[in-house]
Amino acid sequence: MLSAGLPQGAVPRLERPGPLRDRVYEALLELITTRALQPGQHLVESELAGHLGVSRQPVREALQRLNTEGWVDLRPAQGAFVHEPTEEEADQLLTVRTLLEAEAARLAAGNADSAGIEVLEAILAEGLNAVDADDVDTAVALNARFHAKIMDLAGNAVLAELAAQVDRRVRWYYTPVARQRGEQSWVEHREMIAAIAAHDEQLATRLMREHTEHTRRSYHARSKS
Amino acid sequence: MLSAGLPQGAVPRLERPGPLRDRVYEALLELITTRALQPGQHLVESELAGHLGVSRQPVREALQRLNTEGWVDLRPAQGAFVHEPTEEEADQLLTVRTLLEAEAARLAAGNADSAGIEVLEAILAEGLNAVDADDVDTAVALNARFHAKIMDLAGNAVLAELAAQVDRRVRWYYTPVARQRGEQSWVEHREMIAAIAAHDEQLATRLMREHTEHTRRSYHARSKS
DNA sequence: TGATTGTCTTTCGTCTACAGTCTACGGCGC
DNA sequence: GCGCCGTAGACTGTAGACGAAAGACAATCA
Repeated sequence: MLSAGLPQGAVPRLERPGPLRDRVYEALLELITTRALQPGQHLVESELAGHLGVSRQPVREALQRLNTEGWVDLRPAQGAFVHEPTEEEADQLLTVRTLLEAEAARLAAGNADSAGIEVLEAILAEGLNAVDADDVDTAVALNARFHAKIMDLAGNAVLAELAAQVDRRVRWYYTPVARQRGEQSWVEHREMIAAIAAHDEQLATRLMREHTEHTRRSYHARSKS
Repeated sequence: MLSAGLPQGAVPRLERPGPLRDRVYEALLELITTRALQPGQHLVESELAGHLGVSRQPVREALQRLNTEGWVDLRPAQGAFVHEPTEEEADQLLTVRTLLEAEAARLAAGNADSAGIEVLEAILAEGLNAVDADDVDTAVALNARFHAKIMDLAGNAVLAELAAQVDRRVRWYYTPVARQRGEQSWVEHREMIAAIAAHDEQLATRLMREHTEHTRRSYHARSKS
């Protein structure tokens, strides 16, 4: 028996580079979300290819994918341009996010077991620590993990995939704004955990809806300044 | 002035072939949804390319897009395989569809003007005719148009795009089943128009939820036979 | 002076070719 | 006879090259 002769996870599955297109995709997504590539900017394939040290082909495939996910606009015979978010679109995205997250909360309240609750509480504790320490980046990351875990508990893969897409784009628009709404957010998270633990679907839905609506309002409040 | 010297719509904007990848995409989607390519089947790039009379490149890009939209699974270094739908996934898709459509109905009830209502009623009339004439294909197409119009009236482009994706996949799973649930569906549509015309958001939401839940149940009832 | 047209550059869209990897099959040893 | 290894085939992943369309700019003519 092979497994007996090896320590548990000693075989790291031989880190293979993986398809280039995926790495290019991730690299570009990183560049876009960090605003290194600004909205409206023209992305020249050969430039990107040269810059990343690959040929144009993987770049094209990555751009294709970014296009279908709404990150770039692919104008025929003209090239790729970083998508320019509008106020209206941001609002629509936040609306859809509210919808998806609220449903996830409802399903999670129906499905969650004690193990899941414990994970949520662990994230909550870390989140509160991060806020206390003014570690904004960690707090933001933990916020994402919190919502992702609720998605996980909801047990609907299709819903999770849609929400993940929407969420990343929301965060793109929203990140410059989110840095302020720290502590209040985690207080709301705490209530939500209680509702889920109590299997109170209605309450969990309502709390999540209010929670995401808060972020929506704070987005609008900010954008007017 | 140029426009004066030419009849109104005499310039058909020179129907350009459009990017090959898009046409390949549509061709493949057609082949998949019509079951000409069966779930699980291995799609060989060079074969498809030869069959469609293009090179591998556009085929690859089309497969990329189909992959991100969930139609094919792209296994690294192995190729593309038509996605195999599972019972669980179909159920999740139908759940999400219910969610999205219900929200659309709510928004439509808030936004709809008399022009929109008229369009809905026109589609309804055509739909009832098609059902009377046992023209199932037309009825199915009109059903799609009905839901699309409600999406349109909802005025949320993000929601519409997500729903369109989900809807096509739902229809893929569901089409073999849907051929029976003809008349009842249009009766429900009629009630929904009334609710939207009355700007009754709650009722419209509830009706749409029940409506899509009906199709979900009929899917399950069928799948057990 | 203004519009129009011709040319030129840039960039995309597509094709062909080559290298890497996975799968299947046949031979070899036990 | 059974299992392992090596080899061959097929397919994907990537690179490089060519043709074509779109936009910019300057020259020409009314």
